[in-house]
Amino acid sequence: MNRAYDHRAIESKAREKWEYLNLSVTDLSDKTKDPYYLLVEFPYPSGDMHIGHWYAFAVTDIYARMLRARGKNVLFPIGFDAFGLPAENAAIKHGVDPKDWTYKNIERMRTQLKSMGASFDWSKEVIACDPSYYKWTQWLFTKLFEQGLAEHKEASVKWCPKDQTVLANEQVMDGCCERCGTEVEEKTLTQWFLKITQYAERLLTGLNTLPWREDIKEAQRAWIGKSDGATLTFMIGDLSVDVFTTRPDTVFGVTYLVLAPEHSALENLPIENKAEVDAYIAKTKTKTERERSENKEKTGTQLSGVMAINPATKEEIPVYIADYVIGSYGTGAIMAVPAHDDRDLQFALKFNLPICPVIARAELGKEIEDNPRLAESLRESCIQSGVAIVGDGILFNSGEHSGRSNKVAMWDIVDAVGGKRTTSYRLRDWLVSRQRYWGCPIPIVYDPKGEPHTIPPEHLPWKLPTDVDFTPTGESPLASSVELRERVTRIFGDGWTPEYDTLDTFVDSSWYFNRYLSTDNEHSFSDDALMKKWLPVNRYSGGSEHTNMHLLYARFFTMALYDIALSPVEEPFIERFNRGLIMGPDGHKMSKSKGNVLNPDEFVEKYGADAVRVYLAFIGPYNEPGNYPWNLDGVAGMRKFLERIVSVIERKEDVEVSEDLMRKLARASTRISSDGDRFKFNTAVSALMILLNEFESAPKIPILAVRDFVCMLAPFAPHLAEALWETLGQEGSVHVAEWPVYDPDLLQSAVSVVAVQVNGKRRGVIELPKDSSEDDAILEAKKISAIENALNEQVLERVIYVPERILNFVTRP
RNA sequence: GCCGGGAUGGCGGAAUCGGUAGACGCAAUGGAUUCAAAACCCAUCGCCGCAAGGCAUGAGAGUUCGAGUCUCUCUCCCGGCACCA
Repeated sequence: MNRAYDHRAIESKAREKWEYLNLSVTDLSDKTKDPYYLLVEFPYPSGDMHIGHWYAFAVTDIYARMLRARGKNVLFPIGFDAFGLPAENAAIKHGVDPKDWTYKNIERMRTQLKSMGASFDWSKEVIACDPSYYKWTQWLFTKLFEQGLAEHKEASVKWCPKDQTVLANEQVMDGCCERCGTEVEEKTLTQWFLKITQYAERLLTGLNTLPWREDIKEAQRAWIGKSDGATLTFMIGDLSVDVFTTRPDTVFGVTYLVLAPEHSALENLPIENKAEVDAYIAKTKTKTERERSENKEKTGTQLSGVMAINPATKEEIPVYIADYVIGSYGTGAIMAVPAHDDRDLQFALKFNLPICPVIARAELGKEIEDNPRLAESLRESCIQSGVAIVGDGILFNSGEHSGRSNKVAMWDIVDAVGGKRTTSYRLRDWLVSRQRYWGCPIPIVYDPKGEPHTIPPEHLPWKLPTDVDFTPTGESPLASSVELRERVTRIFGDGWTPEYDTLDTFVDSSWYFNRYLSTDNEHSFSDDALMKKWLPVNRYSGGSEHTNMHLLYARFFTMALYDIALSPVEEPFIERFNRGLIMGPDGHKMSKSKGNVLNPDEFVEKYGADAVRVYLAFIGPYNEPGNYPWNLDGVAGMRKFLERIVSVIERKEDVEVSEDLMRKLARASTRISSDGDRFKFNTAVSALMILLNEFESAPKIPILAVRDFVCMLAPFAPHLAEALWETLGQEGSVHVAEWPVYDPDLLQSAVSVVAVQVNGKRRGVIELPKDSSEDDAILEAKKISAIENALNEQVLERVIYVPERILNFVTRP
């Protein structure tokens, strides 16, 4: 390695200089420049930075630096999402205080983040577990409570037996805990929920206004899961049971009713039916096991003697309970149409229930009128194939609606049976209470009657007690705190009790980007005027794993705050970029068990932070969430690139910049800017490399040209660029120098290179003065023998000439 | 199963509007240098072919003077949802 490039000395010196010049502190009130809020997801302080952290922060930093050079007032803040399970687990395992563990890690991560040369504004640092921050998490929770958006209710919830806490729906992946991978259990518990479902429609329509990648928007749409349909009422004696259906047009084909085993109507049934329900529940395995089982064989039990009336046909139909009906979706009950729904058909075949088709394909024409035979043949085909008849057609066996298109008749049928239009969402309310210690205490106390009350603002922050036994028991650790109980009695009186659960850490991170604007504010969670100026966030860079968690929660929070005039915007983030994943050298995801985990520190030590930054920028497009294998030789290659730059700069001479070189600089400058705007740092680096190749082959290297080159290099390799800036005898820091811009005319080249084709196949290339006519081009092209020969043999039919691009001779033999 | 995104050399990738496919880098090969090696430097580097030339962007068709790019059919890979009525 080139000893002239001592990256250790260069990097520490540059960092000292930036610190001294106070370069990355943003004046939020500055009126002279355009504000640009560049946000990157704040990290959990796990203690060791891996390559993923580098990829997240170092590459986003390139853009922050580039925008500053281009004259923007860039807010590029950092903080720590510092509540969470690892701290508590460390406490249980090693007996350390979770707070000490967390703050020690934060200290370490600060050093590491600085070692990347990341230009974060540390003066605006936010730490989620600090009382000065969680005071406002609590205050916002009380605001949501006042709006009726926070609710203490009993519900069937997911429980992680390993972490000994409940989880939000979003935190269950394939039936397992998102954190630890343990299979989750289902429990009925009274928990705190934030009513995100009230915002389902707005979360959905809001997506249409956002310029996000389609895959991110689609994932959120699927998670919200909107279905338009109708609620129809079925009578069971005097008892009415509502069902939700997207196919009310098939109601004449309903042959039985199914309720979820936990359906509330079951409580009003005779004792012998309740026994049937209990027996069924006991027989079936726990719900999660059922959900995960490969074998999706349907189970169910008929409620003996219980009959419902089909509101369309007025016929009696049997009533079943079955767990293929989900209690928490729709109304928890369905009307079963085995002829037109695969799941109902499976169930009907198993329990030998009638199958009654009511829609036939329109092509069948007159045959549809002959319905006894048609019904029989369609029923037969369902039984044979096990596949229901889906899709649209003509109704039959549907009373006065027979003969009509099912789509057209659908809402008339709803009216006829006294139903109403309904929309259902797959999204469930966000379960935010956790039976864990290291989280934000829920700012709630219960009066002697057990009614919840918010803790008044003068008692916020509602401090996390320290006299707590962390050992997980399934009970909230805060329940062991004497201090907390005494505090509640002291402030609220005898018989009042604390809430012992803490908040999901996703609540902490749902609003942190507001806090960066006013970190020291003791009177407000943010600052009105600055929020108006800086929000929404211009660009948010993060990981795709947060698409249906953090990104959804933060949108919900912002909308809820907007509705009570606490946020000036409804959508928090304009642009969103999900970065890709850095894989191990073997192309697999890095994991300790595979032994393919790379420690970035080794590479930084050996090749320097700049080489690692440039490598990560160059590895692939940052705007596409692909998987990029870490190439061990790749970093060395980038080191070589930087060394070549050092050598070239040594050759600088005080000569004039030729027009040709000026054009090349101009082209590189526009290219790098526009690639940066699209987060395509790979091609931006390539533009720098092309420029370097140009310098290397030039007989003389003008000092002004390399000066501009160093400016363009600065966002990518900030430390080296700073050192070279000094070598060039420039004043101040390269990072306050303006981005080089050139006369736009330079982007037009004087000569154009035109490809010559015969029938679309390339036969040669000609160089023409710019603005040459078609005749000039043809004349020039005919000098190429291959063209001449081809044209002599064939009849010229037409000529296509696209100036500066292509000249195509179209011939006929 | 449904929805979304993809597929380009040995590898990562480039081609911004339908106009010279393979930029830039890695790896590889040959040379130069060296006592020797590493590093550095020069050259080659999609496939077939001595060459002329032909064939090439997952497969097949289509539109077009011209298709990696547009349309249709299919295959495979990645991601999301999944007993959501």
